[in-house]
Amino acid sequence: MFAASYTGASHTPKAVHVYRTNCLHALFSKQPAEHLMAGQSLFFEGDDANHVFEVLDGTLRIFRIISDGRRVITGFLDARDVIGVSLRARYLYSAEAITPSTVRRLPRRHFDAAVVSNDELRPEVFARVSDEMAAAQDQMVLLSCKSAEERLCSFLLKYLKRITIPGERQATLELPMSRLDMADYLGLTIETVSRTVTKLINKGVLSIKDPGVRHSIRIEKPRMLAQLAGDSDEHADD
Amino acid sequence: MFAASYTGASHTPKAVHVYRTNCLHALFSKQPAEHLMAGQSLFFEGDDANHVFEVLDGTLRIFRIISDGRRVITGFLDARDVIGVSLRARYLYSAEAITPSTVRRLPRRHFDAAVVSNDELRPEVFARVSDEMAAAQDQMVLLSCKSAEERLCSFLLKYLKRITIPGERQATLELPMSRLDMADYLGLTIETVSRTVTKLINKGVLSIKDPGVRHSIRIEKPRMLAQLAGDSDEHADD
DNA sequence: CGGTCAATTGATGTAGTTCAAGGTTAGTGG
DNA sequence: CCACTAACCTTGAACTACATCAATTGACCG
Repeated sequence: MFAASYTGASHTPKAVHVYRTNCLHALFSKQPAEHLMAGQSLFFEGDDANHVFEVLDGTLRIFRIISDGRRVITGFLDARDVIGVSLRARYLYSAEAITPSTVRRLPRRHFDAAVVSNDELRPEVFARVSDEMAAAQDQMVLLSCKSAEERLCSFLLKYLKRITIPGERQATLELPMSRLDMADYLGLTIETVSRTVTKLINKGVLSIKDPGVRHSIRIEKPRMLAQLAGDSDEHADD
Repeated sequence: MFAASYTGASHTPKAVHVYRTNCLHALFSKQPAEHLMAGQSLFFEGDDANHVFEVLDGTLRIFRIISDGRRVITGFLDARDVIGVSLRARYLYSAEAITPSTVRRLPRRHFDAAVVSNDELRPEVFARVSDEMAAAQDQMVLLSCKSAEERLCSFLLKYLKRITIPGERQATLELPMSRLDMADYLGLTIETVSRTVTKLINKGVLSIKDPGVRHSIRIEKPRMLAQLAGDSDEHADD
């Protein structure tokens, strides 16, 4: 599961293409699609949490601005993610489109009513909330004690795991977010992210084919990436 | 709400002393009390998550051990907290008593069955999960970009908010955990925690009456503590 | 062609880590 | 009662990973 997609990360491959009338996706299917331009806001931290959203297309970032003006990105959201399953009266963060995006909006009371009345929906919602918690845990571990290289590798590795085809020995990641987004998500500066990327290129772990398209990163050595991520044996013995 | 008590943090004062037959607390009340010695484990990361626990007394820590052997404490749990509401098949962390503690244990399937069948219970469980998420968010912000002093002050401030009587101008915190626990929770070293505590004492924010009892910290200047915590205006404008 | 924005690269600074050395308290056993 | 040990905490000195500040490059675009 992908920690970066912190709100709603249940990417159970089986569930994705199964047509169930009572799944979470179906709940949104009647709602009209809304389009967001890159950089456009969906809602702000502190707003009344009146809606739950499903992402159909594109990538959004969710973040908080702290007192000194710095931004902390707590997650990225992609197609099929749902924003707001574990919310309270007010949004805990702002949400903004990184790329042009499409979402569907559901009034919170409809969502809650559906969850109460629908016995098939509830386990799915519960699973998503659990995924969120697991992702938050992972992110806390990352921020607590990982080095810049480990953070970046963990990040790339999780993105890689989403798109990877088992047989492939390498793959190309199309990262929609900027270096600044990555920095704000990983608790680093833009300069450190940039330096760490070039260091990994020099090690032969990554490559950027066209230096003009820096959002396109090819993973040359996935195994080495996983080692450098440093979460190989989480259940390490003492 | 107290971010440190990361799993189950709904300390709504009103709810605490209301006797409801269908509340979460009542669900555990039939179970026998189990006693844990200081340092004793309740379960380990990776174990099958067969039980949900309610803490009756004492303080526990929940943590993960990462590959290089370091420990990340993701939360502290006190009386009335519940461990495992947002869990999946396996525990995401280990749980261990800091002080001698008392807990009640409920089989996971009983808990799940009760949540499904009981319409009064579900909102309470949901509220607790939401509190967990909010606490996790706060912790991510803390770990992302706060300084050692801000981290320690945030930590003390949240503990203070739990026990404070509105009129009081200062209060004494009885911290059950060691400096090492605090360090592993705040993403710092024990030395930095120690140095930061003495720095705050020199500033007159804190005092330790009896140097022998270092777990007992008196807050001399709560307002200054709040300022130093640095999360005064979270909704700061741009 | 200048202007802007994102990313890179270099030089310097620093907060917090690491390593090392006491100090204090409590428990144990003579 | 006094060693003796083991945790736990504190303090100091040196180091380092990352931040900060500053300059440069490259892509895009009117």
